[in-house]
Amino acid sequence: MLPSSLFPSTDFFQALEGLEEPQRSIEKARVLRWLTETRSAFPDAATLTQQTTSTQSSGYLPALPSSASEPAPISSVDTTFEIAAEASPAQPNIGDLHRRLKAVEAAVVHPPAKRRKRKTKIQAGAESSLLPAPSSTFGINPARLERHHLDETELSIKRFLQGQIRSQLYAAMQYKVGDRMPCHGYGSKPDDPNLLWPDFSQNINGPCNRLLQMRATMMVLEDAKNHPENIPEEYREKWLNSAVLLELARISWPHLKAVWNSQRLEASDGGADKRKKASAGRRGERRRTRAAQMRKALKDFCLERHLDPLIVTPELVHDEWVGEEWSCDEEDGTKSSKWRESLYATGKITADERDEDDALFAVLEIKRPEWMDLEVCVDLVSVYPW
DNA sequence: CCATTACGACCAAGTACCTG
DNA sequence: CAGGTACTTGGTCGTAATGG
Repeated sequence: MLPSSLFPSTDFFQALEGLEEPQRSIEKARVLRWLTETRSAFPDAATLTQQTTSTQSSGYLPALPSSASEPAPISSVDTTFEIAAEASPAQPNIGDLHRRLKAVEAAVVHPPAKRRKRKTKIQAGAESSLLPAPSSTFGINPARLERHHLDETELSIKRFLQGQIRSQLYAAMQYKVGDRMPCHGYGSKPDDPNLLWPDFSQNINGPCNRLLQMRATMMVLEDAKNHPENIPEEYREKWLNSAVLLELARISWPHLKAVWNSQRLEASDGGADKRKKASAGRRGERRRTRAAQMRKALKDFCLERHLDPLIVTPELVHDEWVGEEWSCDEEDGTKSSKWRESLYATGKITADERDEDDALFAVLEIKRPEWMDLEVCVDLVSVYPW
């Protein structure tokens, strides 16, 4: 099995090995062209080996400013993204290309260090409260950092790039939200060399899957070259490189697979599971909405009575305490005439509604624990009259 | 150790409904 | 009917648990 985060181009060439011709040649040509045109993400071999032996991270290779590393033997090697963008579309420098390919080979010889062990929740929490801006994240692929290690700007950069990667993954397999998720071995793939399909029978590291991730990475880098203004200049070096983007592609991967899995499940169980989840989702959202409304109302309540809403609100309102609104029809997927009869008896619905045969109708029954009974609440209010 | 799964939370876009 | 609000839904992410 492949290690999780080899240097991306290494991954790419390994992925290529698993391919049939002519796809292999086509993709190889594509990446070679990319190597000659994109200079952002390929440190030279010296930096590479130095990094792989010293860093404890996931194989991410930060594009060090050339001033910070060794005096760059050849300045073009370490060029940053912006320089690449303004570089003249000169002929590809063969020597340069050769050197970068050597870096790729070096990465095979010196695979990156193992990933750091994940912290427990408690450790993470303690750390984040004690260390506001840990400088120790240097050298770690920013795509792998947890949220509290990123500031607002970087979070939005990550969101943006994640979206870009996602669209490129979708584009490469010609998938749209709502479509059937393609997969090798299911249906016949059109004979289009630009079309890449995932193979969910393999894991995230399967050759086709790697290839897809690499394609998305390249396309985003390509796009960034044409639209550098999308990322603030001071963040480009850190975020716009193949290691980060490939990691983002890997982060999106489980979702693709989830779409695939749920589509298959839906086909096999007739959508029962989907309905059940949808129902739970609706109840949850209803509950959150109710709770949010209560909080909103409490704000005014507190203002009128000179109470601190920051203290009072969390004490009085909790999503879990709101109770649930159920509709018998929608929650179990079957229409219950008994339930309708009882609703009719209480005057909640008309006789027509009771006998209505169409799918769902929107009468909800509020379920809540006994202590939430209105009379209990009224008593409480009389005991604690604010 | 790492990949995968499961699940809750959040968000944004879409839709339904209400009101002036 | 426009504009606003409530509600639904789908997509994504973070992370704990699970499994190989």
